[in-house]
Amino acid sequence: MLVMQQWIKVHLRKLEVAFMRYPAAETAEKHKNIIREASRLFRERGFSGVSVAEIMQATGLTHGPFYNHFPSKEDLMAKSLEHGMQGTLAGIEQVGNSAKKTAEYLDRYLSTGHRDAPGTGCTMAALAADIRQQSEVRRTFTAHVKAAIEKMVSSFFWRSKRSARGDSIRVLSTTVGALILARAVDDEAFSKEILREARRGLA
Amino acid sequence: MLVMQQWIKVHLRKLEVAFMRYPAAETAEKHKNIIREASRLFRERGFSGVSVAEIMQATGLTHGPFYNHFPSKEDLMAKSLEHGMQGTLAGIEQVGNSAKKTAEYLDRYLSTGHRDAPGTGCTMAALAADIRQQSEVRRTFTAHVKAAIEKMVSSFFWRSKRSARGDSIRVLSTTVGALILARAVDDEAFSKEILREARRGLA
DNA sequence: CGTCAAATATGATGATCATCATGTTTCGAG
DNA sequence: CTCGAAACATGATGATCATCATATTTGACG
Repeated sequence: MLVMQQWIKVHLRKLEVAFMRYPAAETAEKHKNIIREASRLFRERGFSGVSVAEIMQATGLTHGPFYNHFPSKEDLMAKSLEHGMQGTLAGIEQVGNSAKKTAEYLDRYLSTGHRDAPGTGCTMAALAADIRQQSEVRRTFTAHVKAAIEKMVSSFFWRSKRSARGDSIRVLSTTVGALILARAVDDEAFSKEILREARRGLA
Repeated sequence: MLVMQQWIKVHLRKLEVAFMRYPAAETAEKHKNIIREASRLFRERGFSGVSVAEIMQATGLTHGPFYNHFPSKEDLMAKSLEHGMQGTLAGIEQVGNSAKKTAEYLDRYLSTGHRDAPGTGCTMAALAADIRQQSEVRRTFTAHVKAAIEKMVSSFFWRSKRSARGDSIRVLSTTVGALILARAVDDEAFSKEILREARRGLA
């Protein structure tokens, strides 16, 4: 019995902790940094606009160790989406049913500041159009859009509870669409007009 | 004087008609086909998702003559946007202030048919997020989004003329955002829900 | 304190791609 | 009917990129 326990213990350690002779804490930190930088760069320039080597360089490493951290670029894309959406979901949660905070959230979302900082902004607006084929990336994205809608339903201020889900979908569609258009457009006044008018149509 | 006129005539012919020893009509037709196929493929897979060679092959040519028709891929991107937007603008124009036709237009825009046929659908929804850097592409896109808004103001049915421009911007933001999200998402029921709820929020 | 697997760096490799080079075909103008 | 420039095809070229190969470094464990 003791022998059995010992055997299990050893093999679990192998599977879970996965022995890291470099300082485990620092390695985990680097791993997170890669995801963080990837998430920022992908949001700024799209999945195909950023190379693996560039992401690694942004975290202070060379391209070599990438495949010690992730099995493929696509896997990193999924993990980056995950990371970016965590921020968005946390932001929605903080609204906490307050009418004032809901209005402030929408003001911020449709601000020129958000428009000009896609790297730290909404992942859905930045990358929704980059999701094209069937893949882990698409599954991850879908799950998080659903989660965002559900969190909006429960955390935003809504006049009627009955229509909150439909309203959430409409607010998300409008804000994502307006932000994408405002970013695409080359005319500052027109871009601001899009943000302003979209904002005016919301609660 | 006669000499002068002759000189001008010859040079104008060089500049405008640009001498084509292959049948001029057929060459012009091929030129248009390249733009048509590019417009379709770009909308389906994004600018970076389609190669010049693939576009040429789709029109029944090899990659060679591409640079007899266009100076660069980026130039073709701009011309493709132009082409795609012509269709969108023509569609908006046909609405002609009728409430019924406005509703039908929105039904069609937010249909699963449109969602599943990006290659022949709205250029803004398909490519807005692909417009990133400063370029001819971005200028072209901006001009056509402005034109779309203006045509919506004058051709859609609006309750109040005073708010028509703001309403147009809101409708465009909502429909573009909903279509992008409905396309990105991996769950048919959820995707349909996005289209349905976005539609419900519009006139 | 020596061992060894994971982490790192440098440097391939093979694919894809935009663009260019070169030779061939076409047909209206002279 | 010949000539030549534009349109075409085939086939470089050089860049970029994801991924792999190899050798070196690291430090927790025995």
